[in-house]
Amino acid sequence: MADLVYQNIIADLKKAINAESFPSMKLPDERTLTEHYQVSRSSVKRALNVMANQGIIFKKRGSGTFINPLYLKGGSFFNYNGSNLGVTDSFKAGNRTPGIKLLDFQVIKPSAELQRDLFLKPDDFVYEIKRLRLFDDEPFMIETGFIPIKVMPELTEKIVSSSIFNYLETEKNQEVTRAFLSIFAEPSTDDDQAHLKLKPTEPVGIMEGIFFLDDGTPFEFSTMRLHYQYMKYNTFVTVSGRE
Amino acid sequence: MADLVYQNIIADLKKAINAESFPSMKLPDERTLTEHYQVSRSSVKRALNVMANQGIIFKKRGSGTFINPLYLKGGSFFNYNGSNLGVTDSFKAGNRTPGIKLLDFQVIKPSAELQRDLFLKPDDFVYEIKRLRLFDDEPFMIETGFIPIKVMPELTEKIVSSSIFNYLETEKNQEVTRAFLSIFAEPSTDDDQAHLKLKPTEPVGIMEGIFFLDDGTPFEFSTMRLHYQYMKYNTFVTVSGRE
DNA sequence: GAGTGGTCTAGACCACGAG
DNA sequence: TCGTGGTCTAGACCACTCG
Repeated sequence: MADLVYQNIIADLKKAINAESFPSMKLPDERTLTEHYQVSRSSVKRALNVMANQGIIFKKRGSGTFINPLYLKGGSFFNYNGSNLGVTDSFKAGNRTPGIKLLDFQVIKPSAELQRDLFLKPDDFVYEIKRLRLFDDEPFMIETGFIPIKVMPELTEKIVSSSIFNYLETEKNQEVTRAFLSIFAEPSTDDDQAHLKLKPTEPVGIMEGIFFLDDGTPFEFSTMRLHYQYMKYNTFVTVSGRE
Repeated sequence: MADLVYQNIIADLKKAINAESFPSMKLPDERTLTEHYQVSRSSVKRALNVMANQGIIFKKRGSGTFINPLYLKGGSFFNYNGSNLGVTDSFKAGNRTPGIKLLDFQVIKPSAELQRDLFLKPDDFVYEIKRLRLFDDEPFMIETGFIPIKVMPELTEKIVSSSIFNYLETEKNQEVTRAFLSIFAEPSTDDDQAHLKLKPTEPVGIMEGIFFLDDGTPFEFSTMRLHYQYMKYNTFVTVSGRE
């Protein structure tokens, strides 16, 4: 594990919370934690802020810091572990092994819309990559991605036939760490029904967005059309305005 | 606005970014900003952290801090302003005025699942509130909410016929600031089709989750079934592990 | 090596909640 | 009034990137 002070505090507090070491559902106050861990109060606050943003605890000025009862008890529909971006990571439902079937792979001239979204110059070209994603030979998602040639000139059919994000990490030491995502639903098209084995009354869930590299370069615009039973997006939301 | 140092820095930097005062897409380094605003570096870092979490900027150790080109240019599908929780707030599409039609309002014994989710004791009862939400007399959502009697003993049909969140804020000075949300889609039921004027092939988008008060009390479990054309959930995602 | 963001400290003072 | 979390400061040292 990392050797960062605030990360260690988080790990320790999580362990204590899971061990139900705080029967009153109240954590020690920040100054006591400062004393206990022999660190500065800033580090304690940093750790607590991260945990509050993850929904593990609630802080209440004047009263103290309290454990989210649902984190401890485990809500019915909830198993939120923070966010994952890679598809291969996100949908690890069960022991099923993920597969990829390449449907289309070509170079095209991007639409004006795509040029805006990927921050392209007028004469930049992009790859179009259409892939079917499977679990144990069962298709669950049609993914269409657009990647500028200039950010990945070496892309080949071989790379595209497995996880591009993995390739980035292992071969180029770059990571996709952020994304704008838009989530919605639509009736299934004939194409959806054929690939995902859907009835005409069954819809697709759609996750669409722009993925960024560490340095902020827009890396890919992707549209994911999912069999509706496979799309479940869990999140913890905080109203804006707060840090 | 608030008189907080870091909030002022955020406001000022946003203004400067929108005015395209940084043609290189690079912000001044933190020490320069510290000097310019005559504040501590911690405050500058705090402001920049918030903006990075909102997807406005990217920070790169050893290189500098850069503006997200899409924040400036405006992506095609994107108009992300942070998160909103209240339904009346979230769906302010256009100038259409929101309406509420009460479908059902009663007190019931919660299921075991609901007891877990709202952290209830075995003999606690809950309100069940089923409402149709409209824009200019056009229904777009069926909302079923469960609120423990003990957190809102004074609930009446009158309150329930308009925004409960507004009532909380104005009358009880409490705010719903956080929620666990789960987002998915399903084929529409006969009931959905009747209320939302959907064809049998058209689906509903579903947003379901637990809403919390400031102090961490689970306040409501709500299931929102939306006309699919009205559900569009925009978000900025960061991989977990980072602060 | 110079410049940049990341982590951490030690301490001051403020704002809110409860008794 | 007192205990709690919130904001802010001033400065040290580390880790990464790039010329």
